[in-house]
Amino acid sequence: MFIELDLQSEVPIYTQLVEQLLEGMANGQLKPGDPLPSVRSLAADLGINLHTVNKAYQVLKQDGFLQVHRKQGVVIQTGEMPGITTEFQEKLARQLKGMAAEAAVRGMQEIEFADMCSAVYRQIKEQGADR
Amino acid sequence: MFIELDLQSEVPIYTQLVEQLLEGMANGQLKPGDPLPSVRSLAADLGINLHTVNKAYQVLKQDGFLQVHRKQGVVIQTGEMPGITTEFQEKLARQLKGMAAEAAVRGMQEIEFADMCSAVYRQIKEQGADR
Amino acid sequence: MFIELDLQSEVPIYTQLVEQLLEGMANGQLKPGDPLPSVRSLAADLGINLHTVNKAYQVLKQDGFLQVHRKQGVVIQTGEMPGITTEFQEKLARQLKGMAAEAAVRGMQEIEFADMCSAVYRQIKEQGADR
Amino acid sequence: MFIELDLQSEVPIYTQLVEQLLEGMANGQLKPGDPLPSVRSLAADLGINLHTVNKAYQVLKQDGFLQVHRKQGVVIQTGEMPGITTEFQEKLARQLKGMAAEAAVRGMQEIEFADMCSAVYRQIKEQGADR
DNA sequence: GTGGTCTAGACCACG
DNA sequence: GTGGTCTAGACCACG
Repeated sequence: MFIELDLQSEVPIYTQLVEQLLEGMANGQLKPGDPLPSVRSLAADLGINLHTVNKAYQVLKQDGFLQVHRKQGVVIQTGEMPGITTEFQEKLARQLKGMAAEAAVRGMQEIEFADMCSAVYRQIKEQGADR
Repeated sequence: MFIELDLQSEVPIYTQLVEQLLEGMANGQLKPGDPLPSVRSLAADLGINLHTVNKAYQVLKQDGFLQVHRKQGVVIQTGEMPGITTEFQEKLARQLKGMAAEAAVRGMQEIEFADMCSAVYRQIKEQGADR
Repeated sequence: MFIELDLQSEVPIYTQLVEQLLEGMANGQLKPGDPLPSVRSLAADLGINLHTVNKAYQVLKQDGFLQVHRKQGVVIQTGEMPGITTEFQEKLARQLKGMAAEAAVRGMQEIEFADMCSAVYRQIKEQGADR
Repeated sequence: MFIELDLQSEVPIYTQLVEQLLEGMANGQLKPGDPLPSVRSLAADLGINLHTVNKAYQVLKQDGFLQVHRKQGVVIQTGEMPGITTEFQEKLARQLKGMAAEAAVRGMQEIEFADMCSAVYRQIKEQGADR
């Protein structure tokens, strides 16, 4: 699985990592039980700080996407994956709001906005189809 | 126009302000040429520092949503509003990506995701319909 | 003589006025002894504050481009026009510096920069030729 | 690299900083990828507030001359430097206009004006030649 | 340690 | 009165 970080981005590196791991889970490259590299090795591979990788793992573990096995190390959640909680929907709505507002002001119609959202979703799902 | 800030939020105050002003423009409560309160008075109203208001205004000015008129102070852009630039589309796609990925992993289907995006968009537009 | 002000510009209105009056003198639309409108009437014409017009006139008078006659009001300098003083050259060099630096960083060659300067100069002179 | 500020000047300190950093880039003292001092250390060195330094950096970042790297701090743009955009040409023409007008009124000929522009440009470039 | 954000307070040019 | 600039000081997320 490719992980690409933009060190110039204003998005924190650990957030970029979280998002890309979620994308991997979304498109099937990462399946329940799949092991993730150790904090140390991933940090070395990506050329970033240990703490940064650790923080990303912690965030994902906190939300229930990862679990830490004594022996196998960090693996993708084998039990029940987190579902569409109210909390998540609220977070989603909150984040979408700002984007929808700017889109609307810029003249993007509702259907265009929805299409773009669909397209982005589909793209993520399909990234893994050919691998 | 109501502006509601969450001072405890991890979202910077000036960003919240930017978003709410954009919502106002999206739903018609703020129209081209409409004057905005001075940084001082808005800051006083909201109970925040004038620099924070100023930063929000600067961001919106920078992107072309506001203009600073030497006689009328800060007003909503009277000329051409910023359109759907490539730059904007890229920013939108980038931001949607992380959200779409988490939504997918949590089991939200493409259509549900798109519907949610539509709903948020519509809600913003309709907020202003009855005023 | 046309005077066009940009109230959205970050350049102070009085400065814009000063510059346009200087352009008028440069291209011959305003000749030594020519009367300028009274502060009051010019302010009314341009829809700006009395103080603003007054400040522009003061600046030009201060530098010797205008003189104030008891009877005829404000007129273009009939005596010796200010020349190329060391002070002026220093001001010019100081202002050119920032522009030349940015031009150079953006890849504009010396000759292109000089050509652009020439072109602007010529354009000012020629504006008045056909009137 | 020497940075000299005139705290008495009517030119804002952050503008002076911007111009001198651009000069450094123009004459080769600052090359792509070169790190800049942190806002704190430069502010301390120059005896000014860190916000003032920050503003200068923000302006240069906004225009694409600097980038903020999450690991290496602020560095000179490593990608493509901003080119001679229409926007820049317009800004340049606008600023030159006022200076050319006054120069013309003071009796400076077109060629003298262009020579002066050339000289200033050359001087900036050559400042770095011997280092 | 670094940039980003926020506050409080001040002065000034402009109009 | 208004925005622009500047200072001093503080906290925080990030790495």
